[in-house]
Amino acid sequence: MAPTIRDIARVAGVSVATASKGLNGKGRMRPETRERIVQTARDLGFRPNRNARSLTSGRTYTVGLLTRNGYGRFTPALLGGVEDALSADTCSLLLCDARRDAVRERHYIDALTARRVDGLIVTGRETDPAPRVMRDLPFPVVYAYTVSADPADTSVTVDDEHGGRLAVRQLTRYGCRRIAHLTGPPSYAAVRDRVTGARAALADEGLDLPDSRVVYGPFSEEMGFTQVRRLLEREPEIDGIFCGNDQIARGAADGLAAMGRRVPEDVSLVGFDNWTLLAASTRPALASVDMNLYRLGRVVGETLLASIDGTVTPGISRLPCSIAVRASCPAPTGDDPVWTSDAPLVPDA
Amino acid sequence: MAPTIRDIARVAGVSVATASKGLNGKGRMRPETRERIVQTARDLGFRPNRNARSLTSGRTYTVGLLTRNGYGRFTPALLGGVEDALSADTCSLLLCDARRDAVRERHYIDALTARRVDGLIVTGRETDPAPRVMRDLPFPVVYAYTVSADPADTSVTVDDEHGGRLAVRQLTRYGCRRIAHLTGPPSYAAVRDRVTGARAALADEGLDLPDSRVVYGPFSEEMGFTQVRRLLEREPEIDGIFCGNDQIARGAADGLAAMGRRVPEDVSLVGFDNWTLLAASTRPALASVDMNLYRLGRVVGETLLASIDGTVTPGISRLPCSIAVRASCPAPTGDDPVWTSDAPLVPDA
DNA sequence: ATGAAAGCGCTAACAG
DNA sequence: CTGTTAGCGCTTTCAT
Repeated sequence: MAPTIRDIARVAGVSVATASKGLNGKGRMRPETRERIVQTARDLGFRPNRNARSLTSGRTYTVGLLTRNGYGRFTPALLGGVEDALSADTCSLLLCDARRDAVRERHYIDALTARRVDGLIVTGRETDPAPRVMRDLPFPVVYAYTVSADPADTSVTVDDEHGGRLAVRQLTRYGCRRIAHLTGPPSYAAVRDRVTGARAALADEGLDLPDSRVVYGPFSEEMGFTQVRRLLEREPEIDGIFCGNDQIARGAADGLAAMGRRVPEDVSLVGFDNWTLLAASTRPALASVDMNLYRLGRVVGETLLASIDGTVTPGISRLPCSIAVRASCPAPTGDDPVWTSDAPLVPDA
Repeated sequence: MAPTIRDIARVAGVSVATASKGLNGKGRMRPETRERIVQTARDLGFRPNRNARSLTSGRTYTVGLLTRNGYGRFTPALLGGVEDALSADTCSLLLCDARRDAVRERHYIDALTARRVDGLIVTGRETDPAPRVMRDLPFPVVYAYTVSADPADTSVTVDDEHGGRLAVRQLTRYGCRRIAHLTGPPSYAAVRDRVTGARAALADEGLDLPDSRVVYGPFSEEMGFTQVRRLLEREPEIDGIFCGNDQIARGAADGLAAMGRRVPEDVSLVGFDNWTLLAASTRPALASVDMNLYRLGRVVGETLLASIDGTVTPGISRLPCSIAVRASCPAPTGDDPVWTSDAPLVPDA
């Protein structure tokens, strides 16, 4: 049986109240008394029961992380950031995966409520506005990556438009003038936002992205491989392709190689996600936009802590991307730093 | 303020004791009384405080999941299985990432102890015996994927030897007789075990795997790409390659294509990990050994629950692998089921 | 069938 | 400086 504060008090020869104060550095007492208490606790291997403590304090120093549709490739980085932010306040993370099931989600919300979590982070694979998790929850909620359809909620996500801009800027900086875009299904907000960003960056240069040069399809290598060929047969003058994710980019790179086109000399390539495992192994290695998910996680954690302290910031905030420059679209001078942006980096999964 | 059981009692016009019994379906009382209590609780949106409850019950229905070196590609599937197993007992998961830091690990262990978790799962990226997390913890511990160096502990991991056997059996079944092995650093127990399994399966067929046909290197595409060429230049008669993971296999597939060798007609290929995103996108798609991590997670969860109930099973248990058959080494008849083994499947990250 | 009382481990207000 | 007392939300004897 684990020792309780009563055991400490008894062994140290003080009252429970004094033991409590002694252990928490509160109140005033003779240094030797405090020392004796602390020493006794150490001797007995005393670990104060946080659940008992939270009964009086009202705070559990626990936050829930509810993922709506499984742990994806994005989860680890995000999780790392969240954990680091929360550890500043020694909060622990309670994990739940709703698996696209409203009943299960409801069940988890109840469980987290019963555990009296101090706050909740809701995450999902898409940036599209999603139904709010529940109204009138007894703790603050922050949406991460996914955003709540209710503008009164707090959401932190990626600025996909900025990401699209960065990708195109890298291509034009290298000298591309006739740029195309191979990307995922337009049903995704992220896909549409990246297109918007790409067009904006091209407009800055007096260029454009006609519909004929935007190809939507599944987010897969297969798509990149087959569509790059069709695209170049149709418009052979294309000299740069912005791909909606690294899988498409990889497929495109392989497709171009199969067609005998050189990357980046004939056609330059920029991907999205900076999924190192894939991007760095592509021949040539893929330049790719990075969503800085670790930093997103940190910001989400900090935002939640602020909300718990009463400082709520409703609305959607969108964090900028950065770009990892690699051989598929190198920096023009050849000696630019690989990373633009000072966002903290963490290795891939 | 969230309603307490006292509020329920007052509104329902009963004592707290009766309210408690009524809500928990315990004791005997008039059905109408119970109904009134339950209804009141519903009306007030009452959520019993589990922390308070665990004060008396001694159980928190919470288990810790400590990962020693970050969330990797293997984490999501494992996590899913653990969560499913634990949900049978409505346990929640408290997440901690020690990041290869002993101090941080110690810190998390303390935090979990203070939270009075019912049990702990320790996981890591390697199957090599690792130092036990701490002695005399006040709750049971199960090691998942990683195994404890102390045989008195409970560890559940993958049977890499079996995986190696499966891979080779698939190659020989397709007709390969001169088999090579491109794999990761021999410092990994998993790498050595797979070699052992491969040799055993070959011996069954009266074949062997001379040292000259085993190439160790980093677990990367680059390694597969370059080493497959060197290997075939040295031993052109090789007709099947077992690769230590899917990245190596993918590199090898690309390398073979670059050399003008057909897969699987000239050289067949089997990978390891069955990382669908990579394996299914390779041209041709990669046959690959699957470690059934979701199932590993389930077994780990069930084992922990059993330990919490007092049924401990010390030692290392190794779960068999299965194999996903794809075009790089198809089934001989062409119409075999893609999956051997009835292990539950979950989609990739 | 119901309720009063004690107690889980800890903190805090107030006395002494 | 230290101890007594009350109470956090809930469960559990044990009376009534």
